[in-house]
Amino acid sequence: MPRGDGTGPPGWRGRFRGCGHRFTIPRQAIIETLEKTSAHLSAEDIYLKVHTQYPNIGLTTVYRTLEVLAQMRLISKFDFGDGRARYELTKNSKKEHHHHLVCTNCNRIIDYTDFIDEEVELLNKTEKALSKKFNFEISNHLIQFYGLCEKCKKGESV
Amino acid sequence: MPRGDGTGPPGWRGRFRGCGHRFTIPRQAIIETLEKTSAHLSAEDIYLKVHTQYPNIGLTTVYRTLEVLAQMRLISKFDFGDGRARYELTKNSKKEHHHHLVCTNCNRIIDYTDFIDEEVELLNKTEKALSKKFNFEISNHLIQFYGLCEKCKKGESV
DNA sequence: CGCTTAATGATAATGGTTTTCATTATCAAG
DNA sequence: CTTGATAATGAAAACCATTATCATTAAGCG
Ligand SMILES: [Mn+2]
Ligand SMILES: [Mn+2]
Ligand SMILES: [Zn+2]
Ligand SMILES: [Zn+2]
Repeated sequence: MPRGDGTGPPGWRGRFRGCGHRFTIPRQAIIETLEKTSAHLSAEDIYLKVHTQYPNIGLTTVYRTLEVLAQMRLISKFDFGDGRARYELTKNSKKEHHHHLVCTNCNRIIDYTDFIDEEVELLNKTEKALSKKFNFEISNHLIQFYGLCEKCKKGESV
Repeated sequence: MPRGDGTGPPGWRGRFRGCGHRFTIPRQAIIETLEKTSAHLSAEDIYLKVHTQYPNIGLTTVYRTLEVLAQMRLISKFDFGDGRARYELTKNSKKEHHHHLVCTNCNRIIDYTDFIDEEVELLNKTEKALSKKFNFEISNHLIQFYGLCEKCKKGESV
C-alpha cells in the first residue's frame, strides 16, 4: 500500500537513506516532476516545473539532485545533441529500458521498446563477446537512431 | 595515382568544391591531422597538433572546419561524456564504421568492428522495422558500451 | 529538543563552443 | 596573370550549460 506521505509508493526515502543520503523537499519535488512526465527533461526544464510549486528551489540543487539520482542509477542522462543533458527516470511506471529515435531536424525524441526482443539477445551476446575480447566490464549501453521524424520528413520535400 | 600536391589521394579538394566549399590551408592541415591519428581528438587536440606546423591557425577555424566536415559526413562527432566533443574521420585507412567501448573511469575509448556481422544484420532489420512503425527516416545510429577497461577493472579491486 | 553535518541557494567562476567583425585568400572569370 | 566577388579566417568578446564557493538551513539521530 502507498504511504500517502509524499515519499511515494516505491519508497524513495528508503532508497535515499539506504545510500546514506537525506530525503529533502527539493529532492522529492524533483522526483515527482520526473514521475509525472514522459518527456526527456533538461535540468532547466525540471527547474522551471519545480519552480511553479516551490519557487525557492534553485537550479543548482536540481543539478546536484540529478547527479545523485544518476549515480544511484535511478535516472538516465542522455545527450541528444542539443547542447544540454536530458534526463528520465530509469524505471517509470510507463517505461522500462528502451532506446531512442532522435530527429536531427526538430530534436523530437521517440522511445521504443517494441523491437527490442532480438536486440536484447544480440546485445547480451555482443556484450559477452566484447567483455571477453577486451577484458572490459560492460555495465551499460547506449543505442540511438538518428534521422527525420514523420513531420520533418514531410517538410523536407517542400 | 595520388596527386602529391597536398590535396591528398582521396581528392579532398574535389569533395570540398563539390559541396561549394573552398579548400584552404587550414582545412587541409586539419584533415591531415585527422588522417594521421587513430585517436578520438577534441577540437583543442586538433588545434594543438595543427598549431605546431601552422601556428597561426586559430581554434575558431578548427571548430568551423569540423562543422563543415561533419555536415559533409566526412567526420563523425561523438560525446563520450568528458565534456567536450570528439571527432574522427568516418573513413580512415584503418577504420571503417565501428562502435565504441567507453571506460567510465579513465575515459579510454576502444574501437571495435569484430562482432559487428550479426549486429549489422539486426541493425538493418531494426532500422527497417522502426522506419515503418514510426514513419521515421533513419540515416545514422550510435552504439556505445560503457564500463571499466582492463586497467581500471584491476585498480578497482585494490 | 539540540547537535552534527549533509543539503541548499545565491552568486561567481569555469570552460567548451559560437558570434562578431575587420581582414585575408580562394578561385572563377576575363 | 590579374581582378573581383565573397567565402574563409583569426582575435576577441559573447554565450550558456554546468560547477565551485560559501554562508545558511534543515534532515535525521539520540
Ligand atoms: Mn526515453
Ligand atoms: Mn572510433
Ligand atoms: Zn522532426
Ligand atoms: Zn579505464
